[in-house]
Amino acid sequence: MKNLKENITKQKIFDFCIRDFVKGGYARSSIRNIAKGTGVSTGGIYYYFSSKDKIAQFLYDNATEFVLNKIKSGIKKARHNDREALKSIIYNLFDMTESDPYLIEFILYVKHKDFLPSAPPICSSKPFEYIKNFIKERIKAGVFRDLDIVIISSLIMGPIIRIIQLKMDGLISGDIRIYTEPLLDSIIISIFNNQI
Amino acid sequence: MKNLKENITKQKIFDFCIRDFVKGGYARSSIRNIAKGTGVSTGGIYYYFSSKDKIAQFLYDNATEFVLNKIKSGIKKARHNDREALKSIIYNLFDMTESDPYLIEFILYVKHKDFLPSAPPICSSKPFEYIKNFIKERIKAGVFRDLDIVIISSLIMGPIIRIIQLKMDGLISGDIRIYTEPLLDSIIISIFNNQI
DNA sequence: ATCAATAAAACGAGCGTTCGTTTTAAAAAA
DNA sequence: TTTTTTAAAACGAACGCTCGTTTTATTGAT
Repeated sequence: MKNLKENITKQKIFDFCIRDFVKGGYARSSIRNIAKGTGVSTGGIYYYFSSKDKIAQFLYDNATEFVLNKIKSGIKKARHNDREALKSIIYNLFDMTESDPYLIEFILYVKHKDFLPSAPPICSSKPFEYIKNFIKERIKAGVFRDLDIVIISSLIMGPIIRIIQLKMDGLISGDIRIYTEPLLDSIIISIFNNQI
Repeated sequence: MKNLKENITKQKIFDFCIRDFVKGGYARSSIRNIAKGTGVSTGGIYYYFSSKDKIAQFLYDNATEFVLNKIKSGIKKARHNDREALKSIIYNLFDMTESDPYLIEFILYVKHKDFLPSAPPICSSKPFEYIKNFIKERIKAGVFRDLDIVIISSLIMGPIIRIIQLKMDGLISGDIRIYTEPLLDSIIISIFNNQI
């Protein structure tokens, strides 16, 4: 029964920490508070994670993996329909923001530098790298306008991230998924070679 | 001599802290390190600021004020030329990012929650509020397309902030001011009613 | 002599982490 | 089946250290 129990406790720590790190930042989060919040003792936490940094690394790895899979499968499901692929990127990010805001906030705003000083920045973490490569391909294929990759990717990801940010800061109260279509239309106007 | 000396010391603290807060975050920055970095003793720092939080508030107020003035004067100088007004917003933000990266990073990324728990989020701080109002006016005047303010403002500010973010995370090595014109052109395509 | 300014020393609280111990529960032996 | 053994899992007090802050002492200009 080893694995089951381990997973339950690890999951408890995961769930609590991702909220705690987002709420007050990594530095302000303390093992004692994590212990209190999870019902696991300080010693128990160290039984599963060798250090506080390791907890954050575990969170970071799992969170990026989860988001990457969502994005990947969305693009694959759109199979060669560029509009649908783009739509899936927007919708999935908005959807995850609504259903799992702490996960997205952790990826977007918790400074990975705090616990992974030598790793690449979060905005070039796996999901974002994947999207960037998707965009590069579409430029090569002549679907997107042949502008600097920096421009194109910022025109696409910038507004998406901005809306997520506004939602997280409480400046949007409603469900941001309703912005999927109008945002998609506007982005397409600025980046597609031939409107579809 | 009180005022002069006070200004010099306050300025020293300002210059160092804005870098220190950005580099490691507010929580990781310590009074002792600020003292060492500025050459002012811990007691000296407390002579000018009653608490660590007050330092951050001072930084926050001065930084937002500085950025607001830049944005304001840029828009005013464009006098009724909407393209130029938009260009000034983009250029000024890119320009400040290049010449004073810590200032911009402080406004964009240092969580104000850390030291101003009850204040509005930074993304609705004075400069951003000002820009938002500018956009609202342009929509009312029929210059910008009549879309939801959330969509329009995200189409404008999103890509700008995204490029700044990429620069700060080291994913763009060159001068981002060169993106001003091409970004402006692309944004205009998506938001203007009548191309100009 | 007065007082702004600096410097240094000290305080208590809270931090990440360690460690000796206890609990739990499955495996082995009777 | 009952008892003994074993090892994983969890506990929580304690350690050494750094933190923000305060106090105390000293300097230098007016």
